[in-house]
Amino acid sequence: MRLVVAICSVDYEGRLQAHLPSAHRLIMAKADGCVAVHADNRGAYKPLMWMNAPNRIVEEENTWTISNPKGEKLLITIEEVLSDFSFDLGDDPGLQKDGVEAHLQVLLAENPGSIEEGLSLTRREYPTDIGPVDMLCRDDKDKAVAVEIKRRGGIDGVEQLTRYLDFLNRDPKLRPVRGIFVAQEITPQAKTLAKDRKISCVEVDYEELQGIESNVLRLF
Amino acid sequence: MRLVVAICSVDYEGRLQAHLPSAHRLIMAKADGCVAVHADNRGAYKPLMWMNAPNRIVEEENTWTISNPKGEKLLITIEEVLSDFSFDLGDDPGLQKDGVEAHLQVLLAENPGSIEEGLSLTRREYPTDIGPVDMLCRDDKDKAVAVEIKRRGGIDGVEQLTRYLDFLNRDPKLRPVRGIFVAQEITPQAKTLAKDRKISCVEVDYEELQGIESNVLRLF
DNA sequence: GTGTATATCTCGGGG
DNA sequence: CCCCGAGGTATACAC
Repeated sequence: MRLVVAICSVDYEGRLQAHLPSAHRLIMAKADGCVAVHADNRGAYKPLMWMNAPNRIVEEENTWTISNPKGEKLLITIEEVLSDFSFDLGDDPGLQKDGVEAHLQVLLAENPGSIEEGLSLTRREYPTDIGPVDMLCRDDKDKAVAVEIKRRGGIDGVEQLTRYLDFLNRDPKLRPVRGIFVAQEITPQAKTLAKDRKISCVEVDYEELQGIESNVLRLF
Repeated sequence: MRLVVAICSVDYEGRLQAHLPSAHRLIMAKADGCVAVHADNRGAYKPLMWMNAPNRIVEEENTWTISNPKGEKLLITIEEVLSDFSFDLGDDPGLQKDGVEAHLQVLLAENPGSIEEGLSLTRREYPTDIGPVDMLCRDDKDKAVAVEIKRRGGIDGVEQLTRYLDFLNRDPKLRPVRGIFVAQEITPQAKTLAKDRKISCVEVDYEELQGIESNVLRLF
């Protein structure tokens, strides 16, 4: 990795056009070919401009020209270099995550009753022509129920479930299928849309589910 | 901004839980309080872990504890510091963009006729129960027309417009409302879906629109 | 490669 | 402050 602190102006031309007037900035060039220009005053990690790998980097006297196969181009014009520093970080082992949608799915699949009293799982990732629905279940009256799970439930999730229901309801062996939209939080607009489509909404607590899970395990 | 190259392990607990085993990494602490941990081998600008401002940063002998008001926490455990370097970038003037959806909207709002002969604007960002539609217009027969604008038109844009039309068509003062899907490019699938929903598709040329605009300005 | 769904999405605007 | 939509979204995964 190479870190250059410099007074520079930057121009990007590609999916849009953007320009950065001259100022003090940090240029980060990673070993993988990714280049990013950072300022100090955004409250976030995102750089002002960047070019992700793969890139071709041409460094001249006081300009860097970074281009990629898609025809995007980043031009850094350097007025003054204040610091230029390189080092080798080696390979990173990468990170382990817990608490993403996949985990929520596992917990709910093992405790379908926490979504609705009497619900039982038929199959996870039940396939339809347009993709798999997260869970297909039967309710206490043995009617089919499609469940879509999100960490945060928004309008797009309701659309997704609607599409699945469309297709599932064409299957005579399943029909009629109703939908339940499950998430840790659901936005008001998503609730409005779901109600309009006769889809129920259920908000679940991830930590509570983990608790149920560990209680179940403790019994064995 | 402060840049620390160190052998460290990192733990994040917040919206999810994540862990990074010990390795060489770059820690970037911005003046605004944003902290990011970067590796060298991702092909993108995104850090392995981060905490965006506002943060409280507590630095001890060999641990950094970063926490925010939402209860998220980042713990950096440092085994060895290889470099520690601070500097002041000052305030960044920020960047100028051109070619995003907002500009396309402005240009089209000022030239609704370029979407369809005889179209006139009623209101931009016309509100519905599930969000605002980009433009509400009247056509040459004084019928209501909802226009959704995208830079690149995909299936989701058609879905969005469909939702708006659903709700707009419940308003007796507007009904019947038809839809026009406008974008610089529209994917074949989106065109197919739009056709199925009786929504027209219009592809517009951004540069040409800018030309029309500057011609209009030149008349005054 | 294209299309689809996720993301600690990030970021900006409007109520 | 939250809610919502756009993004140079990026990224992983299925077909």
